[in-house]
Amino acid sequence: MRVRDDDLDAVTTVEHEDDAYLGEINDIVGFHIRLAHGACYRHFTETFTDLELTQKQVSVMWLVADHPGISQIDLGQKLRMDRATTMTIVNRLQARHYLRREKSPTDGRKQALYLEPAGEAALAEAKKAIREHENWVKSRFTDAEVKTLMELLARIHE
Amino acid sequence: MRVRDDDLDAVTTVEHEDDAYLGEINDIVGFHIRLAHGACYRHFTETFTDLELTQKQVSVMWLVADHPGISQIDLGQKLRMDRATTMTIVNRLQARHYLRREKSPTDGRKQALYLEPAGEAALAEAKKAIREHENWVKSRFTDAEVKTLMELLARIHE
DNA sequence: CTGGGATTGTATGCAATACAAACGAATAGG
DNA sequence: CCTATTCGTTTGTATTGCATACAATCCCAG
Repeated sequence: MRVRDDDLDAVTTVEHEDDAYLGEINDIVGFHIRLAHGACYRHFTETFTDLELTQKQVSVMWLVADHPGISQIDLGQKLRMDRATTMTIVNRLQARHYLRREKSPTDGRKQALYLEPAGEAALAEAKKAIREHENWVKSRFTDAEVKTLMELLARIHE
Repeated sequence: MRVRDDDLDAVTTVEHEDDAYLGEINDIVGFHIRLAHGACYRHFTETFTDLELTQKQVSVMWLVADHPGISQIDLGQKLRMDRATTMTIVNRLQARHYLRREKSPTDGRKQALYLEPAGEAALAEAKKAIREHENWVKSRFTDAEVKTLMELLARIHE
């Protein structure tokens, strides 16, 4: 939102700050969503290097903990992932003995997912790290702004 | 933010809407950023199937157009990508003759990037599609809300 | 002017995510 | 009972991201 005069001589060795002049692309909402997501993703990754968990993996464990016996398809719908993507994530978590699959007693096509003890422990650790990560995000906002931001974002993903 | 009673019997065949009860994870800001980004990304991809361009590719072409002769490192800094990632994207665009590399006259280490005619044409098409995509995003907000959202998001990515 | 350190581009490899297409097993509905 | 649909699975492909290593170039101290 600021005017700079280096439009035509960007080829020269002008020092750019981090938020240097970007051009009209700066007015695109999707552009800011992508950058914000990237910043969040990077900080999340740093916070979770010790736990070796990704956002998706934590989300899946969290949802399985809140919905024991959930099927992969329901999991995927809640997190907006297709079946194949859900598979690979569940596979990884199962390989690490963080959760297990059982045949659903009510529908033979479905798998019922449950956290294993190791998964419960990992999720507990993850929630601590999440709290830290959330504080990092929220540190730049008032409570009212956080509320506003979540409402606006929710409107995008329905 | 609504209470549902299927916490304990999610294993039964309960119909879930898209925004079905998620649990406490629903209060995590990062979670909503990720979902909103995913929704944006999917709509973007649909809008751009004909052009065969990704968000990153469009962003790179757009910035090169606004900053002719920009180096890869400056490009990467503006879009928060590391050198290797920037490389692969520039490689792909160069292979499609959308942009070209020239040695920078002022710094022998740098490449100066310029759009090729095919790239100008593709970018012009892309901007039309972006407009459509932006309308999709903005359709659920007032102008004031859009402004608020962008300001809040900008605070996250600095 | 020269040598060492920093920067830039390049190349390679690995991991995570995303989606499409296909298949088999199981279910649901007429 | 037959057919269409759903769910899980497998396979393949593409994009993105990061780490590492290397060569060329630049910059600065001495």
